[in-house]
Amino acid sequence: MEKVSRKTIERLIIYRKILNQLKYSEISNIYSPKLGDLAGSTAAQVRRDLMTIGYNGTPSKGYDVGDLENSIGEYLDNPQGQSVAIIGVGNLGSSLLDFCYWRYPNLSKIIAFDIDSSKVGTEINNCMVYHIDDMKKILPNENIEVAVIAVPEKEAQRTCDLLINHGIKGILNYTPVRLLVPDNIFVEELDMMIALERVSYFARVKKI
Amino acid sequence: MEKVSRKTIERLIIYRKILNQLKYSEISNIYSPKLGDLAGSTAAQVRRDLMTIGYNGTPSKGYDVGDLENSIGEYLDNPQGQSVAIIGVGNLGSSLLDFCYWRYPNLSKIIAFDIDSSKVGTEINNCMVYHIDDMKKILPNENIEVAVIAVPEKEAQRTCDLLINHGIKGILNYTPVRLLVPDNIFVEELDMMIALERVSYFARVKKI
DNA sequence: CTTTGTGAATTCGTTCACAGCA
DNA sequence: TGCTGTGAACGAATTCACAAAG
Repeated sequence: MEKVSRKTIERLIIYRKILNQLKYSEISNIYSPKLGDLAGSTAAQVRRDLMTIGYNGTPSKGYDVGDLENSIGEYLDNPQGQSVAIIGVGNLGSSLLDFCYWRYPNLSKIIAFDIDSSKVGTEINNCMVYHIDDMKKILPNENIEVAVIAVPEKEAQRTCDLLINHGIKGILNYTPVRLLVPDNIFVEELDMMIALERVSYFARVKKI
Repeated sequence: MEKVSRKTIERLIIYRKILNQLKYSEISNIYSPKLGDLAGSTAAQVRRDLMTIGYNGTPSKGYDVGDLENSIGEYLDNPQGQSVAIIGVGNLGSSLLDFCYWRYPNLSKIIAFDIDSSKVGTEINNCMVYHIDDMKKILPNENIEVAVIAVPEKEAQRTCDLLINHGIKGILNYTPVRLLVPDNIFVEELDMMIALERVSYFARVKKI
């Protein structure tokens, strides 16, 4: 991969989702000002982003919804698909599983893990729940390189270390713990209370 | 408020949390390289950020943990405190309530709303659960200007409109719906599946 | 006309590098 | 020494503005 900025990638993911929704609304083409608007961005930004992945529209028709969705997919997605492990099926893990009915083209398979024997062996929204001790076997078998940590705070770092031992390369961390990882591992921190503090500030100080 | 960038504010929130944890570890002072490290940032960035809020350390002692925590608080927090409403006590809303036992200095009071009569009237982690129809009374009464939307997708926009009618200024949106709001309202989108897609990409393409 | 694609200009954010200090 | 505070340099990201196209 060459020289596409992180910000651009993040926006492409959003564009794709919007295009996917537009497709189901039978909308076949869209102009940059409208797409920018829907994505919380600007027309110029949209055109710039699409330029970096080499996608071309036309002045008369703008961008073809389905075609652009596919092109972004080709750019972003692992052609082999990407399975994901969700560690911890408490409230948080369960709510994530609730969203999985949405068809996300890239996320081919989602597998859950927990230690609670009343959950292990059950199926939630088509996702099997396995015991954490089975990660060792299942993660490499299914070629899973992405995991969500939704375990209690105290288990966070230990779970993280375990995941990395079993070949995980990217982690979505919902616990309030800042994980220590080697720097070839990608971690996205999603501390819910920190997010609340952000909103609390910006709600008050409207000038961003 | 003058000229502090959004990025700086976001980092200050993280610094504060780290300082709070250090305080409980009986650590009384810290240098910028260490704080930068813990916050996933750099020494220069930390010094620059603290400069913008006018906080001063000393070359010999670095920054005083407790004092800096307080100064960041004075800068970020609403002196009147900030109450928060959580709309929807399903899996997602419940997991948020699970995190509330953490003492966050700014978030003085958290109130939950749902339509499920089996939940209304109960108390979860010290948060009362009210019926959504009571928002009209309670939101202005408690001076709540920040809300979390954790309702089913189909209710998201309607809930959002309702909140804005009742004086909400900032919204944390966990649903996959992109909310339409007037531009004096601050919205933070926290679509979990989008977050997963990001990690999925960056886990594979390590070069950020 | 209104749109795209894009070089150029601009704004924004980060890092450098060093004087001054304990 | 090893730190802080900060002007200056740098680099990244966004926006401008316009030629080309239907």
